[in-house]
Amino acid sequence: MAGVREAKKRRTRQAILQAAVQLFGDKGYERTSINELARAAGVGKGTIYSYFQTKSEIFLAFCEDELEQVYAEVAQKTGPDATLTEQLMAFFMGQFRYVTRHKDFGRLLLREMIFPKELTVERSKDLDNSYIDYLSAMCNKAQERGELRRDVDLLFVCGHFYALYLITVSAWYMGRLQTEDDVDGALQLLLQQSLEGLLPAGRK
Amino acid sequence: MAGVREAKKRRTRQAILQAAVQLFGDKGYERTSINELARAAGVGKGTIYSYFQTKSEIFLAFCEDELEQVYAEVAQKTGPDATLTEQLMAFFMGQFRYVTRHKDFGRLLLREMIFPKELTVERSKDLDNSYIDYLSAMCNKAQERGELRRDVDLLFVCGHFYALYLITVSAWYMGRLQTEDDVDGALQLLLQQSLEGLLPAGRK
DNA sequence: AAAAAAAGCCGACCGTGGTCGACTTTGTGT
DNA sequence: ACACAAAGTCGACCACGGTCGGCTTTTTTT
Repeated sequence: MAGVREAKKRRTRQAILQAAVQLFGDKGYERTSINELARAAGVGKGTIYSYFQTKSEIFLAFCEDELEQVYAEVAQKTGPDATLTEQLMAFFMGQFRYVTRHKDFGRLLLREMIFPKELTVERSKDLDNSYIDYLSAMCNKAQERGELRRDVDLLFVCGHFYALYLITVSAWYMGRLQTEDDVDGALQLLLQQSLEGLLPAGRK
Repeated sequence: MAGVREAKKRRTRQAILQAAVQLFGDKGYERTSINELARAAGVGKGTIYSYFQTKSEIFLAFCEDELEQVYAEVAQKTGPDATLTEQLMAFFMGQFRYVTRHKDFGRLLLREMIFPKELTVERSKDLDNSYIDYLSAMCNKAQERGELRRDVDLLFVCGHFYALYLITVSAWYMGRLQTEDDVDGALQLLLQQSLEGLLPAGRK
């Protein structure tokens, strides 16, 4: 009769996540208290903390699903014959549109993903890895098509592009870039810089 | 007799910041409660909130000083005939060393500066501006020395470099880069990429 | 089948950041 | 010099995230 426990645990965990999706999506992360969440999930407050270490960890678990969705949406939108820049722009702007729709939400996710605390670093890494995988595949194909140098480490190239995306989003959060078009333009320009290089023509 | 008020206000404000420097520096930001801070500053809790909107705003005000110090330290270390890359590395690694010394501290600062909340966005912008000014000056001189293309917007170049620094720090927070040397190497590589460009040789 | 151990669950409890309205001090009009 | 308004101060109070020790349920041992 070993397994009753396991099954129950899975169900409880699901119930919590389910309630989280409902409440976070509905009234936002900050405005959802653990007590509410517990009540909605039909468990005690303490129970929640035996499944997740902190509130933000629940948040990250919740985000994993959301991000998958964004990936799917983007993959569907870009044709297979798009240039690397086009693909990157589609990928990043897809993310960005999501962030703009849920500003507080996006900020929290970015904060956790880019500058994680020790407690949540593992979760952040998971999310980050799926991110990198996606970008790597993209860049790898671009290399094969001859759109990208072959003598550079893929990881660093992905990091490079990702960095440019981040600084752009940051500029938006700071109010330096206001509209989606601003962001689009800035990112495009930065990507172009990264491809062409910043050295004067003669010194390459 | 108009001015007694003003003077008192300035003194109170100073007292709060003074206490903040003391306590934050001593036992850290998270471990310092507003109550303690109030007591140390010799004012009531409510008073603090009439000078600052939130705890993290106090933090940012406190950081402005700290950052100035880092700037000064860096400026002093790089000779005037250093290459752009050398200067950038000195600047960024100076920052980074500060961050490593105060890990939680640095994370908070970065979070607030890169993805600010509406409430603190103004303060973040101030910090960011001083940052950009510094980098701009550096890049401007590099342009004049012919180390940098002239047909690019300085702001975007600074943003580009800054982005690469951020992603590197992020990688450190994620545990992907462990030692200071790792960080140094990664950043150097990324900067080099940005200068040379990522396009294959033939396609520039 | 009974007893002991292990695992899981719970909500009263703690200290926190932040709010609020009552109170005090400073400035101003007469 | 006085009264009144405005600005500034305060700490009791609130809801929150997170902890903890006692309680219940499942599993293992005898």
